[in-house]
Amino acid sequence: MERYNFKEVEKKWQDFWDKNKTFKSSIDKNKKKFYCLEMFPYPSGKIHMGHVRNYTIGDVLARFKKLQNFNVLHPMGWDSFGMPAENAARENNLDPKEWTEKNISTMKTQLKRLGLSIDWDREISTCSPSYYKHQQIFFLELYEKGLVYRKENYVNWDPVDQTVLANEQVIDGKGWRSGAQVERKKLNQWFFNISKFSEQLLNGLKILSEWPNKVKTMQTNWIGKSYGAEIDFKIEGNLPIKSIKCFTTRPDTLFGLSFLALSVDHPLSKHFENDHKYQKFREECSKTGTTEESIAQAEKIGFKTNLQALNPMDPKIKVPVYFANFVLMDYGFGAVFGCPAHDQRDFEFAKKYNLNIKTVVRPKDQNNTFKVKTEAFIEDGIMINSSFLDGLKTPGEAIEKSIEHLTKNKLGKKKINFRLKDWGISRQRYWGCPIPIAYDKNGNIVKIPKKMLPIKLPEKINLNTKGNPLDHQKEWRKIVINGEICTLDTDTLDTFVDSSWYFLRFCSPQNSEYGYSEDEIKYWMPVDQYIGGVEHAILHLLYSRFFMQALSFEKKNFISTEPFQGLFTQGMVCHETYKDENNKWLSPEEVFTDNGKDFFTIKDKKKIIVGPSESMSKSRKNTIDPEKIMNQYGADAVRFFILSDSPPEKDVQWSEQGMIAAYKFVQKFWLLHKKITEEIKNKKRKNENIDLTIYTNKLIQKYTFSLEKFNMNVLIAYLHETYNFLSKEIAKLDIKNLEENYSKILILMYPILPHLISECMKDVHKLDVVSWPVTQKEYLEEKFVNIVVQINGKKKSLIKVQKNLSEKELLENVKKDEKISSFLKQKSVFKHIIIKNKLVNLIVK
RNA sequence: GCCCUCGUGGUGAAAUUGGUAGACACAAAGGACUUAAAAUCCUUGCCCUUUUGGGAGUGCCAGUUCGAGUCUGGCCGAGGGCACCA
Repeated sequence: MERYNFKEVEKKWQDFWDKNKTFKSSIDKNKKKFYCLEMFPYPSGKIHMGHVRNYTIGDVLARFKKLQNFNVLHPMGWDSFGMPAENAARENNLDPKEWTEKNISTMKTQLKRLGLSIDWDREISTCSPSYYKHQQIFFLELYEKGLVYRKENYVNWDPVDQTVLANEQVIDGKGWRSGAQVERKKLNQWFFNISKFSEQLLNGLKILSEWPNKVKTMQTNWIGKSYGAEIDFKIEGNLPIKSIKCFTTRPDTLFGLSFLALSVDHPLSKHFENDHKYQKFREECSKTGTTEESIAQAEKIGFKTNLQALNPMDPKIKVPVYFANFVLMDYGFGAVFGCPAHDQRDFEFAKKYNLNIKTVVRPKDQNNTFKVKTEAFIEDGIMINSSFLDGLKTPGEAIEKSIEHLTKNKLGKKKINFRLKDWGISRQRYWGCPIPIAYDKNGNIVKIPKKMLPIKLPEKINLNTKGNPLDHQKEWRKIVINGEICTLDTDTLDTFVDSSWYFLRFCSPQNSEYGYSEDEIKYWMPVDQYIGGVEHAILHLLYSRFFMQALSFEKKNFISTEPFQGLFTQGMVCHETYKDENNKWLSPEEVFTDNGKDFFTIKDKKKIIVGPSESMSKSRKNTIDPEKIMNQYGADAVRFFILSDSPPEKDVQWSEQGMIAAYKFVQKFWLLHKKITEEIKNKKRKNENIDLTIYTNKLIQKYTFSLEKFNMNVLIAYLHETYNFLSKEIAKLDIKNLEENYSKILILMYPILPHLISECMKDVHKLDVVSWPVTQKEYLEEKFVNIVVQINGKKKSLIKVQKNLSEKELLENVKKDEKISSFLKQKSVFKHIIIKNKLVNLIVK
């Protein structure tokens, strides 16, 4: 029989979809829309298995929704600004633009080869001026709204490469490229005022019922809302300072105050800059603070000033003021009050500097003589030694009462503090969106007029310079604005800005006037289902949510300010790792095995070490090239396999065996299909096969249910099961109702195996409109049902009886059952539980 | 340290949400076909029993329930996130 030629068939249908623009989408108000979006890729060169998984999941959903008669928007684009292009260009003396465009073209071909139902007319690329023009307009709009500002901030500075490094580019305190010790440097940077929306970003999470809780929790923690008080501490000493503001979540413990601690970046530190000892202390502080581990293990150290702070609860009590290494300037007011008895960190500090430790909270089961000795008591308790707070429960009552007191006496007030910091968006890099700002000869900020946008990146420039290559583009930097010669800003925007609004651009990618069109946005937004890796749980997703807030600030542009109604985070694709005797990584292509246990190098048959399965990465060499696999087994088989082994939200283990099994399924299904179509051609068919109709209806029900729940691995199991069922049933010839049921089954399979099924459907389908099948209730259940018979809750037997029997009839049937009757000898049933058409539980003694 | 998630056969996993645990697949062992191999198909899978059967069993210990993989509490283990956050 004819073998299924996937190469020919897949090419044929891909060309067909292309030519007919099958997946082109436009507004149709008579239909419900469905915006299905997968995180767009960075064009690094070739697609990897992670892309295959991500885009297959999305494609199955998009095709399913289309069959359900939704108007589906399923676009694709390129997150094409970023450092890899610049680095690759620098190393190989190429142009980043050419490098990027070549990669895009390769990867686009590969994605088409996977058979994705993408509307390619909406393709966008963030490095194209027609995209970043609008980003520059947004930047200026946000600037006008006061949501963008410039300030001096500390950055990681690589003194060799003369550039700012992101936190993740600093490894063990050294620059990842140069290996130089990274310095802290103050630089003028642009910021988005994301913290202005802390409350909205936090509240927005509450309505996102279709987001994983994990992601919502991570964002909640990241935003970090805490309730407390700001307190003014009066200061005495030889400096012209009257008070210091502190933020605290525990104003109830004020009576336990024993010191004040300030950040070394606190404005007050300017009074100590000439103090030799202070300089030394500050140096000491800056030594720690690069790696996480050193921070955690760093000893709490302080520098005692000659200032004294008065306890607002009792001004007669005066405590010393320190600078301390554990206080951060960018949280709260860069100043904390220390209550050693009820904060472990304060406790350690007090022990080291011999400060007073006054207990003000006791455990509920202790009396008022309780004293903190070896560690701070931080649990809930009862207030003691605290004047008017004594006897109150804390936290709770005591915090409320203390804030009330502070407010009444104008010593402080209630304060809500957020951990979320403003988003620094300046990058000293070439391959990014230029910031549409210039400076006049006095250094004043000048906005670039909208007419002059986009400010395009200069092309084919020398990248082998120290620092930002744009700094060296003297001619490019010159710009005349309103007759005045100005100089362009040379920073480019963080590439996270590019991806913070691309989902809006997809709605109207050709609008040259503005980043999006309102009528299109109103129809398509929000994204109904967003699919991508969990690694973007915070940054990208939070920034996108911020962008929606910022764009609609004072303007109310959007029906919902939440961009992504549904979010799905898929797991990674993993593979075993291999190392040779020299501890060098080996790729799967360099090794072989005869028994699945012992692995050897192909080259010289040397035994190798098999490591744990880890996510595919070039550095571990455990990658499998999708293109190679597609050439070998076809796109449908790859799609089938990548969904088959694990639920999509979990990591999946790549297995050659599993891939082969998927390939075999495609092949054997084609053979079965040929048998079935032969049978369909037979006009004499006269036997109604009720089992087939029942099976099909049950399948439609559970298959749709699992698909909507994203349990795509289960769909694959159902397809195997269906194959097994059909190949048995087809042996019973002359099936009258074959065509009707088989065509429904084919539609179910189509989202996963679009090429194969398109080819099959042309042999079978006579319907004009192909749409997702619905169940016929009358066939959902058989006339007979299997009843589980339990004795004392344990399954003892299974009986087949007519559906909807009365309890009495059912019990009669149960007693007739041999197994059960033998159990019931010498025993008496004193109770029975009956679940209709399902179960009988006999309680016996 | 704090927060979150997850523990089911040799492996990846199902279980329609409290009602037949292990669907489906991979791997293994045995068998059929074949001169042989490949391919394909069938059987097996913990313990006791020759079989018919019976028993235990979803990380561990309790609890709720007629009935728990599923709910509650505690413990153990694995993974992930955050981390001097006042």
